[in-house]
Amino acid sequence: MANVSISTVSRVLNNPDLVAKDKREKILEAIEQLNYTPNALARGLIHKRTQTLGVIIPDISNLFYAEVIRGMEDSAHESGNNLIICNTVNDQARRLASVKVLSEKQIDGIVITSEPIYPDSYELFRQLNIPIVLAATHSLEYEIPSVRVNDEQAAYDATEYLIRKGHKRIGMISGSTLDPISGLPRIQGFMRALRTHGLEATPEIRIEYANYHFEESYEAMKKLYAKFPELTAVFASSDERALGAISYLHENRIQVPEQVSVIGFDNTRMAGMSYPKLTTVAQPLYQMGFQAVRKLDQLINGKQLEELRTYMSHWIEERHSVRDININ
Amino acid sequence: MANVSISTVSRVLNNPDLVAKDKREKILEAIEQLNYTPNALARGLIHKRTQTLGVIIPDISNLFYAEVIRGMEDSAHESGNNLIICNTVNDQARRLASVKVLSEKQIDGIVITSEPIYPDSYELFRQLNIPIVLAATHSLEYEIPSVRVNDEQAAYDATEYLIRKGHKRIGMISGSTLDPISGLPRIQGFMRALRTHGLEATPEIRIEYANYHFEESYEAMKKLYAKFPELTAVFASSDERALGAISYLHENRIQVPEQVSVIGFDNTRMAGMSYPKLTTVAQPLYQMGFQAVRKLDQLINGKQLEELRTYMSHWIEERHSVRDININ
DNA sequence: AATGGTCATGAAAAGCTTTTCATGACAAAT
DNA sequence: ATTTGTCATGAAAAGCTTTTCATGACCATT
Repeated sequence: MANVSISTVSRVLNNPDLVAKDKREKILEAIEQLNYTPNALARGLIHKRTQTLGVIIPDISNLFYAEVIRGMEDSAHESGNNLIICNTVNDQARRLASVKVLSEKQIDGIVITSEPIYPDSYELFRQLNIPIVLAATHSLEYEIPSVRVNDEQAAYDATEYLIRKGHKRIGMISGSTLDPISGLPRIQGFMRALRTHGLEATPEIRIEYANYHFEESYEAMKKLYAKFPELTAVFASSDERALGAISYLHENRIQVPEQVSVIGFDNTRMAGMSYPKLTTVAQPLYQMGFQAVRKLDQLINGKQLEELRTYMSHWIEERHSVRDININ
Repeated sequence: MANVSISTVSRVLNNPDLVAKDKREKILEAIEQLNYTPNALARGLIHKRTQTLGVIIPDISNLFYAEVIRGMEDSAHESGNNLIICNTVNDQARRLASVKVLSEKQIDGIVITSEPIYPDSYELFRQLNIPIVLAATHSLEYEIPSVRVNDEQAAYDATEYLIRKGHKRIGMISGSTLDPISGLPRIQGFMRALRTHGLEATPEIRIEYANYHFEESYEAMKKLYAKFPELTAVFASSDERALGAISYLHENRIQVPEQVSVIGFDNTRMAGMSYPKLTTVAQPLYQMGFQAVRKLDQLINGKQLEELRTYMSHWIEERHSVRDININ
């Protein structure tokens, strides 16, 4: 339509100053008229780059991940990428299948959240030769970049916070010791804080539920309270667990925080909406997502990473669910 | 490596029975050995199909959308598709840009959530000639398939529910009348229920906040209570609004539901975690997402849609935030 | 024995772009 | 006037598949 070759059109799109002004304008006009848009598949085929990243996530409907993804999405937008999100329902087979599909679609890299990296996963990454970054998880065995919080220390800090508020009989609703990512480290941090401050850590003070859902956490609090009724504070290893615990306490007319204090973990948006508002260990969820994608982008572009394993700082977000026993 | 032509390899992958058994096995072995995976870009280029769908969403970190996306993701998985998710932060320019990028990436279709369809959007869809489905929104002007709930009726039902529980002085925390999707219809339903049951609807009984966030809703409740202190029940037009309202009431020692009842809207997972647990108008969020993607898939595959505009049924999820005044 | 048909396979085009290389025009410099 | 260099442009290959068409081998039928 503009009486030029395909090459020239391509140049107008990628290097406009290489083509004479009159032709350029004619071409631009034709593009407008014909409603032409370049085909990213063909481009990807040549450049071996699709400007698309994959995200493997266990459960998008979980507020925790929702906020992490938000950060990822913003970061991706900033670096001109799109995100394909694969919900894997905590199923290793589905996870591997997703990685394979993403790789076939020639995405430029993948960020994997929350899961420990098993040898079969690593083997697959190696085979596919695809850049990987871990968010809210890490791997000590393999050299994979990661962005997360120091869970052991965070749990330590949460427990110490309760101790500083005068609590001596502290219970914990924890994840599974078999979960090396957000289960075990938090338990270890809890134990260490107790030990450091000369408090006894008998088996009665902790209840373990792999499932972090509200209803199970309600049950967990019930059982914990039954076997450890003298407790004055509870460290729940996620906000949802804390809310389940609070729900049980409310229903049994146990005042929070007057009678029992509760501290959570994560600082999802829910934490600010409960009654009483939840004091919790805050993770920079948005930032973790943001940084993970940024790191992936650097990795893809062959830039030197500042650090392989990034540990972002956590803090205690003080609200109204913990009472200072020293004061009154 | 297997001493065969490219065509034969292709056949093994797509039509295995067209190739002789011995060669087939040799090829399969070579594929294994070489770690070969087909390139979806090249495939997409030929078939004009990428098995990838786009999702335009205003805010992924919002629990409402998180659950809708979960349904979309499951549905996509079922039909062999992946989802590219674009967070648009409620910015029309960014929205249009996202649609353009998705189209360049040759995705097979897009589902758009929650936004009204403006003429410029529609014009773009037409130009790009791309299948579109609307989720949690619809368009009366244009012939675009949609999946949503009847908001006017749902609001009517919520209000009538309160009336049946004996409430006569009912306030509302609403969205903006300028929002034709989830703002105005809910207000209209509220008004209609009042009218139908012979209750007066003065301007004092409603407070309007375009922003649905918790903090603003706290403020909204404060103002509503100030100008309408006789109210015995509040219809909050989202769960987050309801939680903000409850927070204000709690802090001012107004018992929920003993003194003031609150009903929400959406039935996000938060609703079951608050204290008291929130009675709310439930939307089938997961199902809406699921059906929207299913509909898009049908549209793409040229199947006849059962209906252009699907209205899914809502219901009242009874929990503990509404008191029946008739009883005591 | 000759013809027709089936079947497995390979060659090549097409899908859409980018990029390299070649070409020819023109200006400038000797 | 001739050479050198610059610049705009086009042709063609490459990226990786799928699919159509052609080919040749082999079997079966008359």
